[in-house]
Amino acid sequence: MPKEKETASFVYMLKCRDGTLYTGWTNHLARRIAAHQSGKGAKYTRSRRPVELVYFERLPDKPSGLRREAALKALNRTQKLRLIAAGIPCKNIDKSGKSLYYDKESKEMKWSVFMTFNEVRTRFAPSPTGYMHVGNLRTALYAYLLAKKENGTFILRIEDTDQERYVDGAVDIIYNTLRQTGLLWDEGPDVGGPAAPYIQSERMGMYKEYAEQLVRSGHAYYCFCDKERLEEVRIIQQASGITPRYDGHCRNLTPEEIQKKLDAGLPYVIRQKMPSSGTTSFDDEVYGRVTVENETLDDQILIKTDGMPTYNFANVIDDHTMGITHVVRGNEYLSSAPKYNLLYDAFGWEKPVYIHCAPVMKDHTQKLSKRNGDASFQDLLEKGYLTEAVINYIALLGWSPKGENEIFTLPELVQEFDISGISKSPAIFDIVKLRAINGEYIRRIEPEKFSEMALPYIRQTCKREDIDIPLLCKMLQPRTEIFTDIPEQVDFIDALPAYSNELYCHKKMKTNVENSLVSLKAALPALEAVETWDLEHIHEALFQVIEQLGVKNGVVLWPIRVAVSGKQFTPGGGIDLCEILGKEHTLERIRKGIEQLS
RNA sequence: GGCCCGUUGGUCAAGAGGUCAAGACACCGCCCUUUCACGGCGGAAUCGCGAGUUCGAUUCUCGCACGGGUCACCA
Repeated sequence: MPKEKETASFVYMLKCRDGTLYTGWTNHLARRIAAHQSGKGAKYTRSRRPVELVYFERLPDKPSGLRREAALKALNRTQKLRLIAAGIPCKNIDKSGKSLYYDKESKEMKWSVFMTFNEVRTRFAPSPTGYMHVGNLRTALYAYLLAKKENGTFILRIEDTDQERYVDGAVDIIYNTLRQTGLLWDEGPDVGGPAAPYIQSERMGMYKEYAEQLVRSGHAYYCFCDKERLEEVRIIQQASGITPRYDGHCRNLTPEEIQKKLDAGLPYVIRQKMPSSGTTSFDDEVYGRVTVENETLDDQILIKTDGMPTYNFANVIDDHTMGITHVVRGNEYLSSAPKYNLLYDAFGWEKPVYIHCAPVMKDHTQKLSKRNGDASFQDLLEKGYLTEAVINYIALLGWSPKGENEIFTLPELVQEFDISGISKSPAIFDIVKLRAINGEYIRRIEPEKFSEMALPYIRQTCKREDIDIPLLCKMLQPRTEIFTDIPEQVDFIDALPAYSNELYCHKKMKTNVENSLVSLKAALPALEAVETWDLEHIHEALFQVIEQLGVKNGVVLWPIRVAVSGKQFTPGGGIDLCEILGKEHTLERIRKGIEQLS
């Protein structure tokens, strides 16, 4: 077969004089090697003149467009470890194990994503649907933490092949959310990287060749069944209570039949050929060993009639070509993971480590979702939650730290994170706990910073300019769980709300309408006499009143709080409120209280 | 329906054959405080059900129940 000679190809690795390694691919091995050995290869400087052929392998298939795979094969982990162990310094391999290769198209050296020694590469691969929901963000977070914990690489890939679901501006939401939360990606559509492009729609050309490689190796086949036939088959199966799946009609077509149909221009898909017996198992980091019967696996479509890959196929190819070592995703993929693994095996690729996460739930039976109108990350921020608090909380949803502390900043999470802490069962999103954590974060903010952040919320209901904002904030800070609580807390400052005399009656303070009136009447002149209106002097004046009347503190101070604020719960005690309001307003409100009680 | 997965208090959860079954939020009580909050102290859970293995099971096995996922030329 003369044709085969032309298409046969080889990968090789050469050790150069200076100890560096050069990896290449060729279909004219003899010629290339001769060039290398004579040192006349144009690409080589003298010091890099190859001195030894370290590795070479003949590939069964034409690797056109598969340069990276060919090279990957040459540079598999074992091989590289062996070389590194032998102390060969590799100029074209960086510390993390990525190597330089010559890209024929751009005619320049590029960094590959060759399997690395121990680098962890994770990815977050969202669809731009315009909504970053909490479960998604958690997946991104876990992928990020896992990579960063191991000093690895976190990659962002946009899976935008579903034109129907595409939403304008959705990619920006993804960028913004990740940036805002600090989940910064090392490789991605905007920053580029060795496995570019990182937008799935821009990678469309590469999938079909991979599928055809599988056809040649017997792991996939052409299927010419049209949708009508498939529909009929499905109906019959359903009617007879059989699990609907492809019936294998085209599975065993002869090469002649296939060629004939191809020549006739019949539309076709490429399906994965599943083993008909046996089982497939894999070890999930969260769920442990998962085993499925191969006969329950459908011969899924890899390449659609339009030549485009299905998600399932594109995903495997992308993950592999991007060198992903750890796949973090929702457990809805748990049952399709064996199919993915069969693909990895068919290609002879190293399988990634899987981390399947249970979903984040709204309640016991429903997932958190856009459809249910549940809060997205953006919604939570609008409701006044801090991004750090949200990140902290969602990290805790389905993951538990080793120690007893639960409050972690992102860098601390990186330290603390461990796959073994991820739980198998779904977690219900608890807004009450988020509030509590948010409060915790608010209390930790520097007072100046808190004032700055709280001011817009204060101003929603409190417009008075003569208010001592730092003082008010000092009272507000320990009482604020989320910023949106603030407007209601301070709305009494501008205008005294109408209140009922019931408020004066406090069991524990032993106050009632009668003694409140007495207290206010006694307090009024005392306060009028205060020259310097600050906490100390007001305190002094009021405690003199208390002494004169011979009552407990609360009997005087509680009525003052009520008169001055008209509220049951306030951001401070009576004296604090007087100070905040200022002398004039305080006296006016106390007079009003006396009037109302009389 | 087939297959896969899950099930510890109201919620998140630790626990990996022998524990008084951690901790956090929420809840209740007390202390502190002029209220609320903050802070401090304390209270309440026999681990879905039924068998089995074992001297002993929340932990292992098997059934059952309940819940979820998945079975597309969607991603």
